[in-house]
Amino acid sequence: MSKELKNTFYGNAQPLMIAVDCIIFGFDKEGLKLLLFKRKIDPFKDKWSLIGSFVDQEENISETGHRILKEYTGLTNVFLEELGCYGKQDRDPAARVISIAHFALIRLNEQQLKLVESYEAHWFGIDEIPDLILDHNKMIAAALEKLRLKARYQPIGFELLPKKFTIPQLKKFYDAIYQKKHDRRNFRKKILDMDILKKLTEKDKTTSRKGAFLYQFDKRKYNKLVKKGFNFTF
Amino acid sequence: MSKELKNTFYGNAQPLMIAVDCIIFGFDKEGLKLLLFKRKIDPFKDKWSLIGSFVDQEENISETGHRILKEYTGLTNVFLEELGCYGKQDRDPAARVISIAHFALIRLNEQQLKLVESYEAHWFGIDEIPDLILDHNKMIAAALEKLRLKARYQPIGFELLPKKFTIPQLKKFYDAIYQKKHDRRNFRKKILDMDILKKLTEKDKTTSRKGAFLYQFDKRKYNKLVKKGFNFTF
DNA sequence: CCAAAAGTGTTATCGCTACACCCATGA
DNA sequence: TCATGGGTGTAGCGATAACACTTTTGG
Repeated sequence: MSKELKNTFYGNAQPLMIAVDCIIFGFDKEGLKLLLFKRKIDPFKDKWSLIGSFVDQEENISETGHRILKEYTGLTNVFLEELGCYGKQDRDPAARVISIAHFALIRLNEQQLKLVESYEAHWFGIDEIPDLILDHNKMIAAALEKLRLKARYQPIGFELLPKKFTIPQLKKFYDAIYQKKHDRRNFRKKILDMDILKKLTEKDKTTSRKGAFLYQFDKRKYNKLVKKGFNFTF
Repeated sequence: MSKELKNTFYGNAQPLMIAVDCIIFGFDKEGLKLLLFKRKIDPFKDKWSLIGSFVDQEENISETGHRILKEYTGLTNVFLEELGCYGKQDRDPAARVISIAHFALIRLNEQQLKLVESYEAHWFGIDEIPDLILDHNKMIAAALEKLRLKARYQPIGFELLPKKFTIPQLKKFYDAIYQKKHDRRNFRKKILDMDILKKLTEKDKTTSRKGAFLYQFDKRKYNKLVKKGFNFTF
């Protein structure tokens, strides 16, 4: 259908600006982290902020999210999910902008940590998030809430942990999400009973003398489990 | 801040049309239902569709939803929640329109059922939804999924059932949501054990000779339970 | 008096929680 | 040899699921 014809149908509608803001979670030995940026434009120039971009005419919403992630982290194929729409009329004093917040989960490594500095960005621990512009703190609170909820019925550790990880590492992740120390034995049993982990012969010796066995998710078994339906209740 | 000043900040952004579409659930003796409308404008005039509206410049997103509900059902203070953003570039052949889908839960009564006819609308049983325009069938599938999820940790029966209802009615609601017949005894026990229902002395005799006792939600006790956190696992 | 829905209790099983000791290793 | 984190098993409790008979009353 031609652009000219298109425009005839909804002639009375008022177009609005629409943006995507990304809540980018990462995880490493120190715990759960969040990537924040020094804002480059007015208003609120140089304040801490989530990273975002306006949605282009020719772009699907999720493409906007992936474009942002590619640009600022260099990563493609990132786990990215819609969080919700932030559309209060007065949320941005500079203009009526509707933001579709998305959250992303990425694996942290040294390369990542360095790359990010070129953008005046910083990985903040989840308990040390500063005051952000607009409603960005609210978005983050909602993202954490959703992460918790999601973790109940989907092993999202997949996305945040390295490909090979130890059970104590996995436990640390859930401890961080739920802000609660889980029992080592019960945690291990429950996870292993799910039968979605493959034990490797290698050990990770970076955190103890004895070393902890590395595991991998077994995608096939995991998918079967998801279909069947299950719920974590950590 | 003046309009003129506002417009200077984000000059390069391309505004888009943004709409709210409402998935309106109702529940009565026959089961879970969905309100659909014959579309009044081209393209797809006279096809079945969700009801929606463009978001006005001066309006919060949720206000758009409530405005729609008020106009087409006469109801205010309706349970309305964001479902998600449907923003594929080509979802509407007539123009680039981004839709923020919302779902609403309303109590059905005879008055409701009549009111709606004036808009060429119809309450469809949840198993007899016709083919709808655009991505509306997808939205409905997602809404049902979310309704199920939500029902696990919130007694949403509140919103859909009449103020006074019987246990068999409540069971019917959960049967409908989960498309599964629950065991009468277990269901009753579980619900009553939650201690959020107040038994009345009246009976509803419309569905049986013996009649079933009517109950009401006890808001106070319910709120306490929500705070403490719980999960239904029907 | 009978059809049709409402109401009630028990038992077996499963999953969760709590809890304490041994193991492997590098320094 | 010892300090540190990794690894293991069990018993008790509470929640869930399976299951069948009695009650009420309008027609």
